[in-house]
Amino acid sequence: MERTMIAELSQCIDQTVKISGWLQVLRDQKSMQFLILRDRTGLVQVAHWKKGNPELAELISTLGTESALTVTGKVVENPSVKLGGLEIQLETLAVENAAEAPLPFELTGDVLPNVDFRMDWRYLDLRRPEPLLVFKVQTTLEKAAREFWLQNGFMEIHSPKIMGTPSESGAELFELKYFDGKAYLAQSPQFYKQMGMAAGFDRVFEIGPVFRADPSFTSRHMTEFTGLDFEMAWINDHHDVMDMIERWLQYIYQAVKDEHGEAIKELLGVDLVVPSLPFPRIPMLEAIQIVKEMGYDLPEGKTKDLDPGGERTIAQHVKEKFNHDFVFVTDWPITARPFYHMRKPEDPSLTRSFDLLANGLEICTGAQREHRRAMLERQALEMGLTTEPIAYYLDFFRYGCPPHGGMGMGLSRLLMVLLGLPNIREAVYLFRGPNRLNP
RNA sequence: GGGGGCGUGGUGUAGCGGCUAACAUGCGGCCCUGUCAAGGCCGAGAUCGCGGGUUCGAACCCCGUCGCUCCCGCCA
Repeated sequence: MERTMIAELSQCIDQTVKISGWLQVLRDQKSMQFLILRDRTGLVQVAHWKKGNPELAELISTLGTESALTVTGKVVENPSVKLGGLEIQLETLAVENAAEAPLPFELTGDVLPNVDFRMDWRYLDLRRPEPLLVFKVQTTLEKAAREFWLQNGFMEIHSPKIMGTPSESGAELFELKYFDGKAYLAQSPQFYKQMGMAAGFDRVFEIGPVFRADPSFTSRHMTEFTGLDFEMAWINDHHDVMDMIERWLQYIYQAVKDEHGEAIKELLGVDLVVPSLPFPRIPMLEAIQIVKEMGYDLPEGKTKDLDPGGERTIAQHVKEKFNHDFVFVTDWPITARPFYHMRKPEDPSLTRSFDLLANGLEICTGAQREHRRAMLERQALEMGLTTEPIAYYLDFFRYGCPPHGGMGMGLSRLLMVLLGLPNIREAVYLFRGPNRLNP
């Protein structure tokens, strides 16, 4: 017999079906047993008259919750059953894998253990409907992201994660042994995306792992995460990149809302709002003024960009003034940006760059890149870099590289914002941080 | 790297100088004509993170240490 998913049972009234899932609750009474079974699609009640099969009844009595079971039985309508008005009258039951009792924690309890404990037992934690929904949403999100990119002329690339030379600053790089020498884990596909521009691919994207050796202990940092990156050629300036991002995000939000809007509201209490276009864009200097006028004191030394408190303040301003959850903070000073961001021709102390804040959280950084080799080299030297380690990168710009720009976004940060999750650990399958390497 | 908060049965909490350390939930047993957040009764389960100190007396105060967590720095 084929397995039936629980969500489809209402179409199987009076049929005998096979259901596989986990025993969420067992109500073991004098004459009857009720088993609440859960699969990826929902819950169903299975009823068993003990008299009909005393041997089976005895077996059921020994079952621990969360045991993996396969049952067969007839689906019957029963209005008095609060769970969907139907139940399965048990015929056979196979214990595929009994669960030890007690469980490390109660999956359906009113209160949850702290995040760290749940990370130790992540596979049990993931059985709960909320985490399950997070990853259903992630799947839809990635599908929509790809769809949009493919519809808009982007090609998917997969760049190497093992690198021979530290790119960019090198400060947050994981070093590893590589045969007799050493190598580094990529902390961004940045240079390789840009190589795609030099290669004439026009538009590329990558969804892949990114490694940061940052000893950061916050609710929004990880040492390994999935980056959503794209790069596009023949642009006029960074506004072309922002135009693309906001259309792309709108498309993603719409897809997630269509597919999961109701479940998100029900389980997470979030009413997903598809963002309107265009997103507000505020130059950094203006943002600093606004934040000051709102009475927020930037910390000493923060005269050229915003700290997280400032970011939350500007987000609040945007929410009040434009009723928008997103804001691009643009035209960052060169001191706060890497050497490859293009400078503004009319003010070389500023860059053609932006960060995207979503509900005050930084989820994305982008810019037009400097594609003129001489200029790029000069900027690298100015920022105190030596050109030798980036020689390969600089070479990309020797034989006809078009003007281009792009962005990088953290997948889990986007999920956090989308679903209103308080901690990035809830938005990632398995968390990696300075003190977390297992499971 | 800097700072704050928290470590008490499996889990979540209460207790904050003088108790046999309390409650909820889970777990085990018994009872219950169909339960459905099931219910009722009984029971097991904690040397209060670890080490030192103060005190007649420490889960409680002090110091150290470890773990977790959040904020800042940095970033996605």
